Amino acid sequence: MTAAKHQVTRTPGRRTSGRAGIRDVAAAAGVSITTVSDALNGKGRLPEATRRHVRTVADRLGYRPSAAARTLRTGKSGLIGLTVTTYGEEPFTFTEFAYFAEMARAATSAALARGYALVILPAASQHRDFDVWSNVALDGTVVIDPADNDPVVTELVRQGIPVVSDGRPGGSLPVTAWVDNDHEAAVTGLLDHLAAAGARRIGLLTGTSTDTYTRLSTTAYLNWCERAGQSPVYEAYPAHDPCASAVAADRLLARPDRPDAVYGLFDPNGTDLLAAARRYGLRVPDDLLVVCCSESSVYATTEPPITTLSLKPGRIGTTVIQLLIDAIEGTTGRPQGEQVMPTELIVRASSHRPPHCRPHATVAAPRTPPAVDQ
Amino acid sequence: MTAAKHQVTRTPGRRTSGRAGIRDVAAAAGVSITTVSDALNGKGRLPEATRRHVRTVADRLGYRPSAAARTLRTGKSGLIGLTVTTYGEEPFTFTEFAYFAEMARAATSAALARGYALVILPAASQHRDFDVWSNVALDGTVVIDPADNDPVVTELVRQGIPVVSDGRPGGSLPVTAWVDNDHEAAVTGLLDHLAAAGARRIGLLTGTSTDTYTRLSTTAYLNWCERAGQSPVYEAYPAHDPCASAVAADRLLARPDRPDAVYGLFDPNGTDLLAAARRYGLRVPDDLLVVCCSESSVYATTEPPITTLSLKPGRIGTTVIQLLIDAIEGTTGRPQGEQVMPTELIVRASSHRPPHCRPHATVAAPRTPPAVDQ
DNA sequence: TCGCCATGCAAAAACGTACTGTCATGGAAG
DNA sequence: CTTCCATGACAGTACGTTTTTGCATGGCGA
Repeated sequence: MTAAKHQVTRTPGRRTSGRAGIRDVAAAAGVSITTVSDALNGKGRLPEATRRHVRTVADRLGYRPSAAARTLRTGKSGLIGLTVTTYGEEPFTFTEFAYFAEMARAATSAALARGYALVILPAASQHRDFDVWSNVALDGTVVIDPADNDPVVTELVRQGIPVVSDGRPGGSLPVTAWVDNDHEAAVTGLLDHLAAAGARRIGLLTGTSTDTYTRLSTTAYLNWCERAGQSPVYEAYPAHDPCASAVAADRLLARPDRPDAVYGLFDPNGTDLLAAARRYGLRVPDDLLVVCCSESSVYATTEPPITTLSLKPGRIGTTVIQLLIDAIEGTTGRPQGEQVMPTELIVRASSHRPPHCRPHATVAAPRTPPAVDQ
Repeated sequence: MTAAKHQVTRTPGRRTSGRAGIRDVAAAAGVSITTVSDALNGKGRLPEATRRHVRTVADRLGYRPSAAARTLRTGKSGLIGLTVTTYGEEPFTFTEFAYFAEMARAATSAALARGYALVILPAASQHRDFDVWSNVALDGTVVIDPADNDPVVTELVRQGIPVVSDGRPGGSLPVTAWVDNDHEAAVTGLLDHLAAAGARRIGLLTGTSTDTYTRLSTTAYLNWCERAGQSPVYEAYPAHDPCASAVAADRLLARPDRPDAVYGLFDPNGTDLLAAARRYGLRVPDDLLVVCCSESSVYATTEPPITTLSLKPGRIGTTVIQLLIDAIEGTTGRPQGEQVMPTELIVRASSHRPPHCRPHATVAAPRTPPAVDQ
């Protein structure tokens, strides 16, 4: 068996393995490897006849270029990482669920349109996670709501891999670019809307975690209260706990200084506030105005329909990807590093104190399609 | 400049490029490349001292193995494709949204736990799509609800790449394995439940498309009707159109042979049926029983809460990944090719004709956490 | 002294592609 | 007849690993 190794040096090992390689195509077409490569990639100077011939032969052999080899050679993999925060064993939290899903959908779409694919990767919590990170060659990465000093981000940037974050990075995290909503403006506008609808004391359902979204929104609320001369009234709860929302909503409405309007920062707050209001015999919107931040279309058909603040995750996803791919391909000289996106307040019956008519009389508005982004 | 190419044959081109390679580590540690590889991968026979030394040097140089090179050499990329159906420009349809999100979440989690990452890829509709498929090296692929003769699946199987589908494959699609719910049993059980609750004429909201889920569920309904001696009464609508659900719900309740119970096959049917019932002055559950197939937790807090059929997408995602990775790693001799998973009927007030008490009196059940799968 | 095994390490062969630089050819221009 | 250039094709090498094969070395029993 040791004797067999002295094959001819060229035409190595005649690998009988499954797939056809570029060599096989070259042999079958009677041309060189270079010619095959050029013909298939539209490079080099070849007469159209040769191109066609090579392509025909390649098709006949069912030739598929090896992505691994191409990546090794060119240094580009066509893969973009998408980091999701993990809570314990599970990727992403329940409150961000709809937001994340929509954002990922748009990002996937935008990436595919430019020839890239998305790889879902965990924010490094365990040590295991680093393994999987270094087992995949990435051209760039999208990080959703990065922790203040995410080790993965630091490492990636050190390696020269572009990183774009969804959410303003805290600390001095050196991301290539970031995209975020104008949370202050959103909350301020929303509270103004409630005040204009007659709210005298606006409450807040917020989270106990310290991510950028929660922090910015809460301080915007506090600032607004100060300007408006209203004493803040809010309940904070662990947003990643799916059961806690209902309890917090209940607590808020049970307070002696019960608010006459509530803004909930997280998706389930709307239905939970509605349920809590029913338990306390409060009519919405007559006794209590309700608004929550959500991407879910169910709030269009609840009884009553609930006003929501949409962060437009679709637009964010698209923008993040564009920024990232621009950075990867280096087309534009240093793409704009920061991008602030507007939000949208979808006003429905729950934040609209009707002049005289009973809420039951209002016909539910026809369902609007869930805004195919842009 | 042509003279420069005659470098020493060994110690090639002394690439000054960014990252440190295994060669650099070997040089810095004063050992051979082989030794570095063995030390880092825990193979070979090396004294612990050498191992530590190499690891230290590698760390100091910030060495990261090249995923591309490793993949090229070993033939394993650690990547699993996840195919989503695209409608026009957008990946996945709205009706499957929650299902898909939950299934993808669980799949991601399960894959990561075994050291794999998921790559989101489009079902090939355009020709562009093929490009991105062949630009990424996959160890296996998960296909959600594959079309009867998906060209991508055929091609992958031809290349010897394992493919596991979520949803029984139609036609003679040669998948490695598949996982699906027992849709017949689910629908039958659900209809029995409604009948037991007093329903005399059960209606169905179904889709116009011909995917496996819609087809199996609808025929199960028709069969049940035949057995029960009830004439079927249903409305079909294009399920991927987010506006059509409300219209179809309206049509169904406007029929002369109006049903006294309705099962909706798709997620938004619940709220839309509720809204339609309000428009017609029908009380739920007194005048109309409502059940829909949904993964959304909002139905726990609607007024009234709606009974849902959960397909347990989390479990499905986990199972699909396990099957796929088993096939990839070939540990078990031919893993079981077909797996039928149970569904779960979450009974709430909407399908429960109360004996005497008014629905308003029923206290909403405490919110159950959205079943952290398994 | 010889043979043998275990140990520690290294050389070199792939893996499949993309390029860079080079050569051969033949016709046109001088 | 020579010179030159455009054209068409290719040889060879690098990309950064993993893995197989195999060489030394030294200890040990016979």
